[in-house]
Amino acid sequence: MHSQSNPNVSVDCVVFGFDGADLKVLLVEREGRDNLNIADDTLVLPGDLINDKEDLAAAASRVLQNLTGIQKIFLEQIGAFGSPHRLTKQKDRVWLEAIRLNPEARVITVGFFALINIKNYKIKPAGFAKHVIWEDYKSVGELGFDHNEILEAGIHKLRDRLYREPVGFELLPERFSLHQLYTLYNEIMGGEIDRRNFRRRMLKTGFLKETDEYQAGVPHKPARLYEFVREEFENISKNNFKFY
Amino acid sequence: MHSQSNPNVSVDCVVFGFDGADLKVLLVEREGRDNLNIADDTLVLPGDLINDKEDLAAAASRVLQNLTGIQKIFLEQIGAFGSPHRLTKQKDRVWLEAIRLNPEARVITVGFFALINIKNYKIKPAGFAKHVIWEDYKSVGELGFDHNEILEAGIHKLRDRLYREPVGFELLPERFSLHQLYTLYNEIMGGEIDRRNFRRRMLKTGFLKETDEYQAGVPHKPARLYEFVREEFENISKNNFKFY
DNA sequence: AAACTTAGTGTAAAAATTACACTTTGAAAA
DNA sequence: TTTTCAAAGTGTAATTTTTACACTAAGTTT
Repeated sequence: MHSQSNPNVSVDCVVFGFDGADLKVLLVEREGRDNLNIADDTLVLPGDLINDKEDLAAAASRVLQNLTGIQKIFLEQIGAFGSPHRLTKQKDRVWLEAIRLNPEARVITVGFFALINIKNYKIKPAGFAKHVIWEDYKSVGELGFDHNEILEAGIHKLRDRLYREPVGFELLPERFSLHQLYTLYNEIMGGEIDRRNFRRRMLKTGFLKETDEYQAGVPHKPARLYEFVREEFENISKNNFKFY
Repeated sequence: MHSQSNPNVSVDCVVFGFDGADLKVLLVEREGRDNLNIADDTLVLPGDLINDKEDLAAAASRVLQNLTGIQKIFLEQIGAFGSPHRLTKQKDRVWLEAIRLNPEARVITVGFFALINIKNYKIKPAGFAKHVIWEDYKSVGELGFDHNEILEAGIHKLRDRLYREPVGFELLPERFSLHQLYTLYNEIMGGEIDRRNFRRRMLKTGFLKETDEYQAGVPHKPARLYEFVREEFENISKNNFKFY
């Protein structure tokens, strides 16, 4: 299993999901995942050593496919994390010694972030996935290794991207209401976006196509659903375009 | 020399400099640097394998100190570059086999970018430095390895930062004219910034302190010199401040 | 029929951005 | 010493963008 893996380089994935209300992060229960015979209730980001002939993004992709069964998802690099002390917490040492061929090896990790529409892609209970949970971003506690640092860098990158690219659409169903889009943006930005201004700005971009479909089964006035017009975006975004 | 280096992880540095007119990049002549007994006229970014207990940024810092003698410089990570094919060009293979203990090793590299005021810090001719050149950014040709890709990522990161942080000041002398600042920004952005509007906006930020000093020895009206007020910036930039 | 919940809508004031051209000043050349 | 050259320095009006803000509409549940 580890036969062709490179002992010095790993990838870790910050997978954001959205359930319509809260921003979530995919975490793994280290003990269950690795069948440890030691007590370890630590949560970590999904990750693995890279294989020797494997591209970094491909490794991240593999990890996520093992977790979720999804092949093509939005993936972007956060950066490399290489403090010589990133694996020296006591609990992490115990885990390394239980699981790694070469527990002393210096490991630098490359972080990626991904966006998943929680409702579209049910996590398939295979491999890792038995021990996977969606944690509310705001409630994430202390993770193993340096994974809190990677997560922080991930949310920053996500906010950054949100200003320039319509990444938010990855987190929504194909057809969505402006309220859903608003909630998502507001949640990610952790802020107080004005609802009316948000609506106007989004509609003005021209990337939202209104459909004739409306919400159904909601106990209030049903909202019109919209679609994202990808081609339209790609035309305009060639030059210094600011999305939001 | 290579005794404690990690065979799988390197750093490479995109060092930008400014001479008052053009944006420059620091490149190394691979042949001269490494005393090869093979013909190799390839230019590369300065870089090296990391040492086993060395932080990534520290490794980049070490490389730059060897090159320039400068200790504390602005350094920021660009990201990790890890294509399995990044070292497979023929010329690069020859070099690897001449120089590396383990030329077959998979190497992922972490890019950093740095900013240097060319006139303040004369490159000291030590170590690498004998074979270092400042190349005009616009004239950079094909570099070794995947270094063109790293350079491109570096300029993007620099432009990105320029919008949010006063990184530009790192490239100028302590006291500078608004024309110098304008030229620098215009050069980095590769664009057509309006001179009068630029001046107004910069002055309005409050980070420029006018001094009583003027340019000397120029064959035209001498410009007033300004200083950057770092504390002022750090106070204001706490929240979502957009610098330019 | 009343109450509840979210959908959906407009405006006015303030701020920011853009486009644009002439005068000033000192050094160098004539 | 006068002229010329090169960059310094300066202001305004029009347009666009941003912000703050509150009520009516529509469908569901009670």
